[in-house]
Amino acid sequence: MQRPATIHDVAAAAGVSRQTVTRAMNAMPGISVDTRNRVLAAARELSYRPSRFGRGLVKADHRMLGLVLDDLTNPFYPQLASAVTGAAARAGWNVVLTDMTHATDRETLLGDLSRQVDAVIGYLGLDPDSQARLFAGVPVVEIDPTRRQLLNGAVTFDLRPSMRDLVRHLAARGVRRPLVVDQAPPDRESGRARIFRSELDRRGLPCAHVTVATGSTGEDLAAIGAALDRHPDADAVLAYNDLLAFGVLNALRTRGRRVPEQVRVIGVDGLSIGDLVVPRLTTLALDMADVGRLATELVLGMRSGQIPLSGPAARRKVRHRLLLRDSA
Amino acid sequence: MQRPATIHDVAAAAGVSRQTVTRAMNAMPGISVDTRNRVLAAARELSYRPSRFGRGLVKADHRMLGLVLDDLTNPFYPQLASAVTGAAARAGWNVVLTDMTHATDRETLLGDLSRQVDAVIGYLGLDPDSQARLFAGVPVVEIDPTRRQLLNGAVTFDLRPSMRDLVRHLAARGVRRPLVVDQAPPDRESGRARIFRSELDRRGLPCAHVTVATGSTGEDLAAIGAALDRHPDADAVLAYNDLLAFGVLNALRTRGRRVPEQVRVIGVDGLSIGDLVVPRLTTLALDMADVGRLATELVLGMRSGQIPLSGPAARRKVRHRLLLRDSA
DNA sequence: CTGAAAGCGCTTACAG
DNA sequence: CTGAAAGCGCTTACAG
Repeated sequence: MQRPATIHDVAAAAGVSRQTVTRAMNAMPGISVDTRNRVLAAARELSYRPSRFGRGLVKADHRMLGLVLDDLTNPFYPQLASAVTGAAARAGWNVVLTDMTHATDRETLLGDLSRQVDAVIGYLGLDPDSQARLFAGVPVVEIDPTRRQLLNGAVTFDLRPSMRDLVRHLAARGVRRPLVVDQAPPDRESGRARIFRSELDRRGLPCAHVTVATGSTGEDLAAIGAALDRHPDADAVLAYNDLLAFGVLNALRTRGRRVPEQVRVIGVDGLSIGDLVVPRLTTLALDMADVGRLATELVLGMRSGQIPLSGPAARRKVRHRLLLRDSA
Repeated sequence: MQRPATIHDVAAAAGVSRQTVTRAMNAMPGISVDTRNRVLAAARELSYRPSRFGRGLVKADHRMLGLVLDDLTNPFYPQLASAVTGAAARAGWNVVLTDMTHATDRETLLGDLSRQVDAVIGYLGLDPDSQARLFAGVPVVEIDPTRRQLLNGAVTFDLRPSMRDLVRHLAARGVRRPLVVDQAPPDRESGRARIFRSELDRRGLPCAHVTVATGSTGEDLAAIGAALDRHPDADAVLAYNDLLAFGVLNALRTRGRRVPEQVRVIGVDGLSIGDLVVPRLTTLALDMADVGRLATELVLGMRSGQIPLSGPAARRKVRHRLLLRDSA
């Protein structure tokens, strides 16, 4: 591949100076129609595209947003990506997508990203020291960070109000023996599951708890099936997220148990595909368009100096809400 | 937001020259440990990050890949995005994601993208003139382009062999009245549906054909339901893609028709979520990891000059294959 | 081990 | 309407 044409080549070919080329390429005033056409013709002839580096060095408004996600095969993340790219595009920003799923070296990958972008949104999953070092001076908005102490901006999720609504709903339907199907390291409990349990307890509904490792679909299904067999009298299953809830629906179907008549099933996320399965999945839904929009506004505000890079002013909260469909 | 620190500021703060800062920042040899530490300390103090523009102007290896997708809420596209970002990351490339779903002005958006990246993969959907103009000199690999004449590189899909396998399978199961649920403009037929029909015809299995507009999930479901009601004797439904097939499963369930005993249902794509629904979806599956890897290798090879920017050497073909699960 | 000089490809004043 | 000069922030030879 030969050396790309530069502004110098175009100027020479058109017989003009370099800044006349600039004027023609950027549709600036103060250039005759003839000259402009001649320059544009030369540019086309040479397949000239202005270098983003030359331009970036001299123009101030850089608009490259890094988006760090965990696993694009869980539809939750694409829905977030869709919302963020949409909001970013409306502001004239481009989005660099980084999927950390198969990253062997999180630090190196994110360090590399931090050099390519002007602001960052997403799930970083770094220890505080690394994060401070890699992203010093870069506006960062974390999505639903697990860490208590926030270094940066954040959009946090509030599951509890919707969970309260759900417990009320389940109690009214006569649920007595809820089972939580959690996603967490072995013998641990996720923050989500803790909220499930505390709200169920408040209503006098103690729950059983099982943990499913995130492995392949097949392994997850087997683990869910085994859990259901150990708790045959469960009359409601609260899943860590919609994807696991689909697995629960699947396992219940295989066992001939009717949903919602015999067992009620509830997920978390509000994936749009939950509307396509039968029975349609009842879920604690997040408005992902909202999350993406808030995160983008926040990080762009931080970038432009209207919002501080950390502290309460750099935080937004989004509530889940109970989306009653058919499964509960 | 104050002016970011430059290499000059760090040099002044550390009391060294600019290229000593370069040596320290880039872990180059020929610098004493003391000096390096002093420089790094000054850099940290000033939150210094080297400008990607300054560096890009002087270094040759730019690694920014544009990925143009249609609709991230169809899981097909995230699976492709996951494969491409994975392959790109292994080669040290970053990926700029552009979702064209809500783009009002395709040309402007893609023109902007073309200035930000060094190579492009995806669904461009431009007329040949615009494409040639906007992407002159940029390596481009289109995914499954509808156009006959290819301007650039391409990864094309070959549905026919798998369709042949499917027809054989359906015929052996006694299917007599297949129905194609297509996705296309009103009164049109998609390329996919044409292949369905021609392969069914070859086996003496004429099919009915209905078109479903891509609207909301609700509208799609209603249209599918209406189509099924107009063709109550259909004993197999071939859907344009997996997402529509999920809708078909849903509509059949609502109507109390058993799958696969009374009606067989087949999708196209091979989405992993097809393994989670009941019955698990039989589908003409694409190995998306393969597609993403081939497209990335192709476009990076074009970029490095080892593969021409167009012509037969810039094309790869990926076959669907029949993935028999439970629905057919 | 360290630094002075040159140059990457652009755009921004400024001068004519 | 057009061009000569300066400079953006970095790295690459090259010289000491």
